[in-house]
Amino acid sequence: MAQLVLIGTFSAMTRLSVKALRLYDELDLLRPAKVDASSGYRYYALGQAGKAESIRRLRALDMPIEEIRLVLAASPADVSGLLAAHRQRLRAERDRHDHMLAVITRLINGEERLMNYTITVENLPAQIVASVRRHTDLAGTGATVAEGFGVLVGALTQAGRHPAGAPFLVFHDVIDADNDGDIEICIPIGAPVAAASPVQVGQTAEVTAAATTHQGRHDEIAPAYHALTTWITEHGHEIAGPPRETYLNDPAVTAEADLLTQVAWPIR
Amino acid sequence: MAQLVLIGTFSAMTRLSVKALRLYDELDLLRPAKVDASSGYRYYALGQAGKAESIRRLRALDMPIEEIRLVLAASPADVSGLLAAHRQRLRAERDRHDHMLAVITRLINGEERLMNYTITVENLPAQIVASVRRHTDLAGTGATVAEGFGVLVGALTQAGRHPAGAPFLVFHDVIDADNDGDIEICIPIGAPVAAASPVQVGQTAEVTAAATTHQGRHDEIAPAYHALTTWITEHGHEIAGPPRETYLNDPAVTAEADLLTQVAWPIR
DNA sequence: ATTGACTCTCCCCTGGGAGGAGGGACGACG
DNA sequence: CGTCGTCCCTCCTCCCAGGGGAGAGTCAAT
Repeated sequence: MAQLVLIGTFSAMTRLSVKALRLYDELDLLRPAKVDASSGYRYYALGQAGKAESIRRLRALDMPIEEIRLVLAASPADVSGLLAAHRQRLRAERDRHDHMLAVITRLINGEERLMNYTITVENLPAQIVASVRRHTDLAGTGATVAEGFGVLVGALTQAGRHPAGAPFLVFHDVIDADNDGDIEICIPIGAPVAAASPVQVGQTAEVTAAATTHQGRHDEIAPAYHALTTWITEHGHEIAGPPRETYLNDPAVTAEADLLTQVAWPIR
Repeated sequence: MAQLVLIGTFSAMTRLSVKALRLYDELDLLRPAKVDASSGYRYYALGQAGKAESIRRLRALDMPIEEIRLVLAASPADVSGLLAAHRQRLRAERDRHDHMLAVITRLINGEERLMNYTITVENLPAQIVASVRRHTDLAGTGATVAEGFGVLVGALTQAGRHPAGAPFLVFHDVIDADNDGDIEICIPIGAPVAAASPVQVGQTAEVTAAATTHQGRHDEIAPAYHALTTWITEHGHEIAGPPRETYLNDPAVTAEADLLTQVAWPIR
């Protein structure tokens, strides 16, 4: 008959903790060869060490216990399929860590900032702009803006003119999940040209504004607005007009994480 | 006064779940600007969105809440140190996943096996061997074997002879954590040479043995022995002598995971 | 008989929430 | 003023693979 050993000895042999062995017993993953009915002592057969070793190695690969159960019960041909499925998860986890490492390294190097909406008071000069005005809801903003810029760029091209500064949006209404409203899509031009509907040409007034720059995806810009409104009320200013967003780099050629958007809110 | 919003609105703004926001309140990581005393409703100020955003981004980097608390309280100069410490952990996790991926890939490719101690009956031929005998305990086995091989190789070199087969150990006693005992370190040689104490020269008898091959680090070899003894008793054989381990490749030039050790136990 | 080393079961704890039960609060509508 | 739907509250359990420890029983040696 195969030799029987107590749980402590079996634990030393297999390098599975006593706690783990008791858990595997309870979960029916590795039952002792014999359990004394009166004392409850678990007795393991030496021949079970091989299975225990397999369990230990699969756990070292972070394989869940339920899957280890399948692997141990599967035919050798099916095992590699199960292992391949687990490998997919391990790959996903490693890739996730690679991505997190890239992000945290950018944070450490100061290429990306964590929270600092540094708020400055800017003097926005008068500008001559070509613009179109659109009505949109929050979800449609991206498409609307893209369409509007297309119209503007087409008109400027036809007029043989080039932008004289970074394009910007003016938010005439508050647009959020519940409210739609008007936005004005603007491109500065150096000198006036004739308006050609729907493109309008006008001159913005010189204004003083509280401004901050948001780095990253545009749909994460909300905190920048909240920082601005908080700053404005805390510093005793008053809002003097609709806010504008200026696109400091080109979304078409810039990685999402590197996008820079200045948010400026006219104050008094 | 800053505008106040309910938890659901703040959740939508910050993309932190309501559950998470309530947890952060309880943990004193992000308290609402105001809590209604009678209803218990949480009211958040819009200006808190920036801090919430920071928390969300740090959690996306798997940073523990307690460390996020430190980061938010730290001066900008100290933040990068905290981030660097976390980066170290992320690196360690990624490296661990890389290692697990390497192991599971070897398993899938069949370069390493999970459990299969295939047990065969081998006929071990008579061999002329040079050997030294040593007494050791379990912990000292590695050093003792290395020393013994050194002595043997030195003697063979001096005699102008080369090994005629893979070196092996004979375990004359059971050596485990509680018992020390005798081992014999052997190198086959093609033809007899004069013994020169402590090196002995002799001829092993031809024997039939149950054998299996263990792949991997030597300190994980225990299951191979257990598999052998189980097989021997289950197949009605009897042990007919001390077991031997034959080193099928050279530990000096082989990666630990690729080491091959044949364990053979004479049977009747 | 006593000691000391094991072993048993049972319970609580981990981290960061998710899911849900049961009940109060709020605003819009009729 | 009642009602409905939606939101919010607290409190409970669950996840995963065990770790830590309390209190009591068991085994072998002295």
